[in-house]
Amino acid sequence: MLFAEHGFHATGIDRILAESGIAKKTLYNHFRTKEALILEVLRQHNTEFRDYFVSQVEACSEDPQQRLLAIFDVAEAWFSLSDFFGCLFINAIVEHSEQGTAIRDVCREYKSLVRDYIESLAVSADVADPGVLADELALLLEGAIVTAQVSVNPNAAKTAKQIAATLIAKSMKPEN
Amino acid sequence: MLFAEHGFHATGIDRILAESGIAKKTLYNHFRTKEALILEVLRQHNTEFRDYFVSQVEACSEDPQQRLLAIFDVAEAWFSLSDFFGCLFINAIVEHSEQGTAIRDVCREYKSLVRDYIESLAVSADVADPGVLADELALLLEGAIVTAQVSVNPNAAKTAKQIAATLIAKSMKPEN
DNA sequence: TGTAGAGTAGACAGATCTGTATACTTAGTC
DNA sequence: GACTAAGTATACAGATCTGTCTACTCTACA
Repeated sequence: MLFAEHGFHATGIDRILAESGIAKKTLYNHFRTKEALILEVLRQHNTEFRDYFVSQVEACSEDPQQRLLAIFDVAEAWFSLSDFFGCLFINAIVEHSEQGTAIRDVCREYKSLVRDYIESLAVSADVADPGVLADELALLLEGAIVTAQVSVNPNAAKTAKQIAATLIAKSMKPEN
Repeated sequence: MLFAEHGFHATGIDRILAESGIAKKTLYNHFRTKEALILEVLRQHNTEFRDYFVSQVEACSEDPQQRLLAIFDVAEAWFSLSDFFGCLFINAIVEHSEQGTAIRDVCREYKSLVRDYIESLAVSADVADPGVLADELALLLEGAIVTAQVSVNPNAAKTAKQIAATLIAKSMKPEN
């Protein structure tokens, strides 16, 4: 994806047209502006990437606790892709810092849905405080993504997984 | 800073000139290209921001272990600034994804020096494995920065600090 | 077969961006 | 006081960007 690889501002309409083989008129028939196109790309990516990520996690294990850890295995595989350029939503936020725009809203919605998914796993795993653990693991995931992006090293996922294991163990309800 | 607030590509030379009151000729006498200017800004920020951050941390406590935690208090204060736009180096990496550029090198150097500072604190705190703890806390810090940037909520620092406390306690050398 | 709808190809307008060149001004030094 | 170095102001070249417009083509269907 051009926006992921080169950034939003650095990717011109003409390049998108050349790469996709679509005529300019056609593109502007579907999207009023470049920003509308970006917004639609993010909306699509919001559902598609979460679907992909969740299905990968679920494929790893049936056990909710194991699934919480599997998040970081899936992340490691993602970081190892040759076309890994960080999280598209983080990148979009970085390039669109103005508050209250539709683009930022989509990004925040995505992050919120990811956190909620983690919380749902935490609930299934019957941990003491699923909300807190979800905040913690979501933050770990962000940290792993950025660390992998900056250092070009998928090992960040392993570090995050190790921390996650500690936090999960700590948050298991004490046996009665 | 214009680059932090609006991004690197979105900030034109003319705007920099208008804001700084400097003539275009003068700027291009000092910097061959816009990219050279960006590079110098990042180099300056590399030392200045670390100096600021470290001095804030050291001011919090004399105790190395407390200083490890203070990192996240300082981060929280940083996130709360009205002109907080995330980490300039993360933002620069996002906008300059091409490998092997000087800009990326400065960003990676900064991140590496931050990690090394954390490791030096960990060594002073006499933890079992300072290198591992440094990787962990550095990752937590990245996660907190990005979470605060996306959600516009400084609470991410508190979450990270809580995790850090757990990790530090866990990594203290067992008493003989 | 003829027509409508949607696509392609690409010229074009107008703005904006980087970087250069020209002409003038200011400050410091011999 | 004259010369030099460096700054200001600004016009300009040339590229590039978004978005519009025109003219042509293809395809589906009545």
